[in-house]
Amino acid sequence: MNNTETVIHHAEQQCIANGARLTQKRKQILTGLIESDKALSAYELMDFCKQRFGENLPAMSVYRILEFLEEQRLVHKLNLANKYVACIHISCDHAHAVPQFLICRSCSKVKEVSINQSTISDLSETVKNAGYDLYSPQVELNCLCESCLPA
Amino acid sequence: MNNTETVIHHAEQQCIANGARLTQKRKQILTGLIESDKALSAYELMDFCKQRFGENLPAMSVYRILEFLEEQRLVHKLNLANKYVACIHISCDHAHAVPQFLICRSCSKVKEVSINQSTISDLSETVKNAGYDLYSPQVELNCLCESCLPA
DNA sequence: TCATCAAATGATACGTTGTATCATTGGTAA
DNA sequence: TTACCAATGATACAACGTATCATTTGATGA
Repeated sequence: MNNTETVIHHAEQQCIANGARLTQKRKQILTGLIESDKALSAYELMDFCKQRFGENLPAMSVYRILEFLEEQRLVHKLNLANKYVACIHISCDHAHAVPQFLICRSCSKVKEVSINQSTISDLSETVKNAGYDLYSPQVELNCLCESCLPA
Repeated sequence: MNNTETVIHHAEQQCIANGARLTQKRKQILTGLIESDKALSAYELMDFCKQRFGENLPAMSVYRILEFLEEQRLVHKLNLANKYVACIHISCDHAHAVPQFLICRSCSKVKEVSINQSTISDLSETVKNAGYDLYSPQVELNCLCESCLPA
C-alpha cells in the first residue's frame, strides 16, 4: 500500500467514524490534493480528475466535495490563494496544533507548519485589544519557497 | 478642510515627491477608500464612483488605479478578501510599522493595527526554519468585529 | 425483494472577478 | 506645433463561484 492509499484509508476511517461516506469522487479529489505538494484550485482539481481518472466533474460538484472534505477536516482552504491543500495530519492520531501555512507566492507550493502557541497568544491579544474577536487562528503567510528564491 | 481633503492633500504631496500624479480619478478611488471603514472590492469602488461622482470607470481602470495607489503606498490590498483599504498612515510623517489587518469576516470592516515586533520575529523564525522566505510580513486575520459578534 | 427516502451528483445557466488587447485622450516638453 | 509618454476607455474574454432544478445512488425498513 503506497502512501496515498494509506492516507486515503485513514481518511475513510475518519469519515466512517463521523457517520459520513468517502465516496469514489471524493477520494479522487482528495487524491489530487494528497499527491500535490502545492495548493490546487477547484478548477485545477477538475482537470486532475479528468486526466487521471477520465472523470468529468462539474465545477459545482468539485466545490461541494471540497466543502465536505473541509468539514471532515481532511483538507484546508487557503483563503490567501483561494486554493486547497490536504491536511498533513490525516494519518496522525494525536490532536493537531493550529495550522499555519507558508504559501509560495510564485509556485503555490505550500508547507503546513505548526504555529508557536505563544505567538498565537500574542496575536489574539492584539486582536482582543482592538475589540475584535479572532474567528480562525489560521495564519497564512506570503512566502517564497527554496526553489523560487532568487539566486 | 475636512478630514478626507486633508488626507487627499497629503497623498498628493506624497505622489509629487515620487514624481507621480494623483489624477482626478485616482483621487476619486482613494476618496472611496478613505471614507469607508470597511474594505472595498474593485467593483464596489466602481459603484461608488458612479454614485458619488457620476463617473463611469471601466473595471480595467479601477484595477490600474488601485495598482498605482498600492505602489504609492496609499492603499493596502487585503489578499484574504481581495479587497482594498486606505492606509491609515497617509497623513503621518513617521516611518510605519508592519501592517496587520483584522478583517471582519461578516461585514468586511477592517482595523489596521501594528503588529508586535517580537511576534513578527517569531513568525519569520518559523518560516526560516521551514526553508521558506517571508515575502511580505503583512498578516491578515480572520475576525469578527464588535458589531458582528454574536450577542 | 421492493418501495422509499435522503444523500450525492449532474446539468444548465448565470453572476462576479479579473485580465488581455488595442484604441483614444491628455498633458508636457522640445 | 509636434512628438511623446502617461493615463484612460472599450471590447472581449477567461477564470471563478453559485443558484436551481433534475437525476442517480445507496441505505433502510416493510
